[in-house]
Amino acid sequence: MHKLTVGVGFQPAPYPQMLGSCRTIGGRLGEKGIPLDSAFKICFTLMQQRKFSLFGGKLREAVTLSDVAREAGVSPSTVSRVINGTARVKPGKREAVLRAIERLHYHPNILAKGLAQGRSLTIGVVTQEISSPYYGEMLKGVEQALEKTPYHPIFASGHWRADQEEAALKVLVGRQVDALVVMDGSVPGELLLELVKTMPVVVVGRNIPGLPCLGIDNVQGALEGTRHLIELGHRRIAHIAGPQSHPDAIERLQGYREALQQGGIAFDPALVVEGDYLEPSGLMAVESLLARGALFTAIFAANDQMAYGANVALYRRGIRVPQDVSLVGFDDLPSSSYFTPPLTTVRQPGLEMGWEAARLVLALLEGRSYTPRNLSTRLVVRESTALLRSPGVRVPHAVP
Amino acid sequence: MHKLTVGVGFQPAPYPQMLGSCRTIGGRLGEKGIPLDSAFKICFTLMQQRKFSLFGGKLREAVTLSDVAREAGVSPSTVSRVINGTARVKPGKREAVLRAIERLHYHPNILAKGLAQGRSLTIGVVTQEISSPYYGEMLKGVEQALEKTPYHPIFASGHWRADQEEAALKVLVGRQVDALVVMDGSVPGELLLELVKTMPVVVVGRNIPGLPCLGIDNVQGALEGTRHLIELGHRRIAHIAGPQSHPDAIERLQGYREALQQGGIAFDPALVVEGDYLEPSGLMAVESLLARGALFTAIFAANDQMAYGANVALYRRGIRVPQDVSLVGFDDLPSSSYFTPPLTTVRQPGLEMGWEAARLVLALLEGRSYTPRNLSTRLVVRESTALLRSPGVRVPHAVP
DNA sequence: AGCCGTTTTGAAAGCGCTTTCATTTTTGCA
DNA sequence: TGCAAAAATGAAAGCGCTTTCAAAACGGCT
Repeated sequence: MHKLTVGVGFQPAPYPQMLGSCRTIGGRLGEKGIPLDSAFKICFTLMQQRKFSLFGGKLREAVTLSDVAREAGVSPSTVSRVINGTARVKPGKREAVLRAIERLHYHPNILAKGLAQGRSLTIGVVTQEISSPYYGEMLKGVEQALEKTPYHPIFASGHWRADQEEAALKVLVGRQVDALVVMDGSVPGELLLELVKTMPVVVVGRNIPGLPCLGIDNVQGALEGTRHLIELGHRRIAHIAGPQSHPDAIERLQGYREALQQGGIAFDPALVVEGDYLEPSGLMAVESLLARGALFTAIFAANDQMAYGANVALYRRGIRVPQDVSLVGFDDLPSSSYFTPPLTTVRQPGLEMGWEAARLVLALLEGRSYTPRNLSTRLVVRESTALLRSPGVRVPHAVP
Repeated sequence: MHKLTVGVGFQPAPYPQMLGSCRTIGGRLGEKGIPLDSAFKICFTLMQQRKFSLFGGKLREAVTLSDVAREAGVSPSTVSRVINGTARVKPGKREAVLRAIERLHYHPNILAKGLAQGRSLTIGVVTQEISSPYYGEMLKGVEQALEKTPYHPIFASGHWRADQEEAALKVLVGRQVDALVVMDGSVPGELLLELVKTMPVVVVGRNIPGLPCLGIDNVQGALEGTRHLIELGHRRIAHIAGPQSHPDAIERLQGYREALQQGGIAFDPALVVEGDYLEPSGLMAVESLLARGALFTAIFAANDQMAYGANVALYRRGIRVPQDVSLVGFDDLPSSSYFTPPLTTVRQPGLEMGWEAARLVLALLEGRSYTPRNLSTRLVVRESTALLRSPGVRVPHAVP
């Protein structure tokens, strides 16, 4: 075991700009005659571990708080105090510290800070699918709310499966998040109740007794959406339901039924098809309705994505929306107002929900209390719904 | 300054379940007669700092690696070795350690690990807008690729503005990410070249000499999209361009022009309108084309979202797609196949791009080399394009 | 039994920052 | 001018983990 000096001067593929900026560094190696590429590996590993960084063209050690302290001629404690404003520091020294920070391009190591303070300044967010436009809006809300705070969100997806959701939670907790925001999902409430003993947990879109929950009234929303159709004269209204394993889907179905009841319309199970909240299932739902000869003049879908799918199915058959069949969605995704025809839908304020959830979490973290704004659904009437043309007349589409 | 004992037994708003699980703990306080709520705050703060956690109904210290070591009757080093598999450990002790971990419900503190190892096991991803369906796909790809690895992505958005993008980069670097994936954007290349001296950086959707880039051929894609229209007999093809500050938008415009040239069609600047990649701008673009009496039988939009907007504008005017005007987009967002009419578009493999970017980053982190799969665009012909009905005839829509 | 080369282990020194506690300096006032 | 109180500072002990280095245990020989 000797201390050897490794000269690095070659150029590995993806790092052409490294050429010329590496210089001879000391490394501990097991033997002489190290092949060049392993020498590079050592160099690279050191860099990665932040033992060194290439800066201004030459290799130097990463700058730490003590470096700043030395440079400014004060103790590390003082530097810490200046940075965090946790105690008064004489203006003179403060200036010196700030100048040193500037000069050395110092950036605090947030991991070290986290370790010392026992918190990570990170908030875990569990969504079902990060690429879904619905969660996209919520995440954007979270991101915005956290923007000016020292906290940063980190995401993990549950893919609408309780086990994966649980895994996502585990990952986030393992990453030492300071708090959790759980969006929808079907993970057992007990698990969350267990978690909340350790850190603040806010639930969005579900109601779990004992936890701060932020939800909309799905029953009411679905009721309004369906009522809108009834008011337009529709009586045979199909419902494309969400997966009945999800509470919100159940509630929306319930709202649909209540509206029917209020409108004096008998509930017909044959007009309800269960989907999975994704576009294809909306398409399939309409196909299956048509296939079994169901008669309807309007569709209320439990979310916009399924409404999109339904619309395609209708389009394929030459059934026009809204002239022949009216269509109502739920969510009001950003793209729904640019759908053709622009979709009438029950607006769910995704962005605001994300925002409020984040604000609430922040408040809990700081021990403040916070009453989130009321988040209610709102019917947005666009162009996918129309008065029933000839009330009482049978649906205008042929059954195959 | 006395050591006092604080009894906590009341119930602050959002934590009903805390009632009964708090018990008397020791805390250091400045004075006697502490009001109950500040007592709670202390308790809460301690919990947050993981000094304690409520577990099994009673307060206990958070379990650390040394606890496991003690429980298993070995040294911390050995526990570490068992957990990380970094060295051989006698089967007997290994078992003991594993049992102790099990028994104590031990979870390693990833922050401490990160600090000690000089890395965070975190990969920073800069997108333009987290809620955009296009980035959603890429993020999903990144998430998937990182799933079985110890790494986890963290996101920050640049909102299509160089300054915010730079801020996003700063945030991520400040969070000690081990590597960066930068998606599109317009942050100066030099900044990234500076960053790559510190950590691996992979760029998606842009080409910056000196950096590993993962991009598609925008020129070729746009060329194919436009050519498709030409092959259908269209000669007056409008283009809704992306923001010309973005390289990809420029390239797509170029592809459009090349296709025209190859088709022997003169380029008409009056048929090009610049948008901002969002739906409203697509709508505006068509409005403005119509307003100034431009004649066209087809539209090639630089992305799907603008195509959506264009489609609405056409729909409003009673101009039918594809009977009156053909429409081609770019991206192939998940929702485009459920658009009405299903959108013909140039597919950009968002998910794969995210995936490959993440794989590449992993390879760089591990010092391996990796050649990403070739990511090319592909024209997806759906139902928004059709043969020009009466070639040579003027556009079928009235100019207001 | 004694010796040597492996394997296994544990002690201890960090990683970069915070925070307590004691010490030094400054200030206000007699 | 001197003294007590207040303000400012620094030394040092962690935070929970890794990793080096040296010591201990082991196994196979002679």
